[in-house]
Amino acid sequence: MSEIKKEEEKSLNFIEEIIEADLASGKHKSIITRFPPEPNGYLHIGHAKSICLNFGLANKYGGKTNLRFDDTNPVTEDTEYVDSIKEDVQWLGFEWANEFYASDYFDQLYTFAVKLIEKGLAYVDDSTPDEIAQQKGTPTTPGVRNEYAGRSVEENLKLFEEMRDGKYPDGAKVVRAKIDMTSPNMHMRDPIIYRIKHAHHHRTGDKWCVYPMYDFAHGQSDSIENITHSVCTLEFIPHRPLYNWFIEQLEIYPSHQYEFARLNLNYTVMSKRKLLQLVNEKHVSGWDDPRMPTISGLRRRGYTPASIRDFCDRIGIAKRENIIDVSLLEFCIREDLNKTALRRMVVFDPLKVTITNYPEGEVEVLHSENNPEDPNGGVREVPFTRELYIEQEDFMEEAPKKFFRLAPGKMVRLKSAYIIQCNEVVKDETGKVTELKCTYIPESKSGSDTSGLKVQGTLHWVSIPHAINCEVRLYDRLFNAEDPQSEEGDFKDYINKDSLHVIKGAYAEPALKNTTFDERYQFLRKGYFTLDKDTSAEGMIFNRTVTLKDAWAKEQKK
RNA sequence: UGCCCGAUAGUAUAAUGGUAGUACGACAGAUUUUGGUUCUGUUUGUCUUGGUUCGAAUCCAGGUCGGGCAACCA
Repeated sequence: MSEIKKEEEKSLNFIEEIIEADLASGKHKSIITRFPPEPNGYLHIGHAKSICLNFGLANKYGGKTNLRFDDTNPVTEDTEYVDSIKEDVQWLGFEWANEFYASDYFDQLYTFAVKLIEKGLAYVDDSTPDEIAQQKGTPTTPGVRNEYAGRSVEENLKLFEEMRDGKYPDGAKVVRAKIDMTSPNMHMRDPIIYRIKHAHHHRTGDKWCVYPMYDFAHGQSDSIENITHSVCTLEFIPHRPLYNWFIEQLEIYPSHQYEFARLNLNYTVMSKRKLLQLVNEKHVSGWDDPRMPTISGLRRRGYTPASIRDFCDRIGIAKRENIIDVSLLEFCIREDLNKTALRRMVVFDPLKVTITNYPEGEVEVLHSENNPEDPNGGVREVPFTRELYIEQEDFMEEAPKKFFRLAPGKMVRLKSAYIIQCNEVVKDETGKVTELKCTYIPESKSGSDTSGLKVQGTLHWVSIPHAINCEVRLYDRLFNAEDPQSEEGDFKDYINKDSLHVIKGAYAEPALKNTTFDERYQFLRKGYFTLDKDTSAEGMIFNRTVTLKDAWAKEQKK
């Protein structure tokens, strides 16, 4: 009940308003949307916004969503991308009603072009690309029509057929819609609708050597599928008159296009072209590098589908350009993982601690909760011994007042174990601290503490004889600039050289021995982690999904 | 200098002619066997100038600023 109320109270975005009005007026009985990626790259978080929007709309209003590959350009497209896109959409948690391809409609599209020619609304043009660009004019000066526009219907029909039959080389001829060379909208100045490409298509093979342009495929594909609300990004606004013109002239189902602002995230780039460059030039290890804003990168990093959906829900849908703060994405994943991740202890930068009053060779099995946020989460066993590792950074010889950790003479609690006191600092010749000699307070055992002592800090630790050596990979933002592409020079000049920090000598508590790829962990006081696919028999490798909020780091900056 | 979009706290996003609200962030405090979580509080906003109106973030006009448009890409 309260759930329904909450739903009602949440305000609608402008597309939902349009849909509700269309449903209320009877313009549509139900809705159909589509997600139309071009299979020429991997999906990124910006696509996730579009996916969540399109599928979310259909879910909310009881409609359906098609997955349609916009594969009209065989030279850049590949089945590798088709497969990755399908995997990513499914992983995000969405099911498409139909899997379609623009290439499914090539025959129909060809017929549409013929119809336009027959109506005297399209012609074959032999001009070179340069000439066409010349004649097109500029946004402030009108274009001019050339002599080819005067060809007869019969001649155009014959030429188009010959183009289709492979009589001409690439670029020799194009088909253009005859609209208005003086239109203030450049897209209406006799746009090219078909071009010759003797290229192998990932689905239709060598059947075609003429391929429709985006503008001549997208709207018609929407129409063929009876898409009621065709949602795309802002840069297609000037295409809308053309979208409508084709539908009107072809007298087919009137789909309508609506535009929203694409997602931008700060400290990253979000164009397939730039992401491809990062991959090709080896600035990252691949499309699924955990630093990439791709769906596959986020997945490998440890982001959950729910957290990404939540993020897309929170950023909203509007028409103004925006740059979302990554801190919101991080908030979403922390919120999800805090409730579900298993707590474990891992020391990244070990400092040996010897408990001088603890018997040599003794092993005490302690228990620690798997997740304090989950009352049913249970506990795990943690062995305690005389020799332990703690974090180097958790000890300071000369500690400031606000340092709540270990220092000579000071006491801290070891999580789920005992309170210890530091009695002696052991150093090597260079003065580096190599070991701490401490004593433990036997009455301070976690869960049955009768010591009456109050300490300010609690540290994570591992028993040296039980510690598992592992590798952890810490990630930071890929770029130093908030908006790398708007900065002076090349966006790659702003790559963060320290975006990857590998620690090979980390030590994990033994409960981590049974780690699986689906499990998410919180390494206490360190952040959220998940197993990386590079893990092998040689050892476990963990990716840091996101840090914990760190009030101490903030304090230090002051 | 043509056409098209847009402008509400630091960042996003509501308010659909009637009290400018929410989230994230930031800051302060409480709780805490994670300097996590949780809780409480604080801070900051309608681009501008006119007009319509009892009343304007909202409607109208002018301006300013930002973005997009001249691929045989999508």
